[in-house]
Amino acid sequence: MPRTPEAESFFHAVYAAIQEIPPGRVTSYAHIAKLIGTPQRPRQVGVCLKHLPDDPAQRFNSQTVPWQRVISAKGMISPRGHPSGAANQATVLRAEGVTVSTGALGEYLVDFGEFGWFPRQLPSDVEAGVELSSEEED
DNA sequence: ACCCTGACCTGCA
DNA sequence: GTGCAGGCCAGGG
Repeated sequence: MPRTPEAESFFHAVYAAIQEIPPGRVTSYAHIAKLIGTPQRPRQVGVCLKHLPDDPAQRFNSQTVPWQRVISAKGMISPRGHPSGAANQATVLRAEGVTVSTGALGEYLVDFGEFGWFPRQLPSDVEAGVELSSEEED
């Protein structure tokens, strides 16, 4: 539970953005951060997910926010110090059609090329000179 | 291609 | 009031 109004609105924005990720797709912490206009704090996105309540009475909870669709920019499911958590996340993702492969060390990996959700070209990407791939253009 | 590092900002002890 | 640690990322060896 956020204690300051700023933190509260930040949490709200993060959860709302995550709710826009379509089923069967995944994106990164950094992308969520960019979407809500704070590209310099992907770590805080992780903090929000860590504090996502299970209580159904809360507006945002683990039932209404698809927390499983947020992974690291490397395409890896964050162990977050608790390996079984990643395993659980992999199971939930597979249940909605995402192919999750396992690395040699038991890491869980998702191919962004196939399941990544990057809906629009962000201002920061334009500034950095990033171009849309030809197959993404309408 | 890999590992290591600095930076980022908050939450918690 | 301070310090440390964290569900990360991008860049440099």
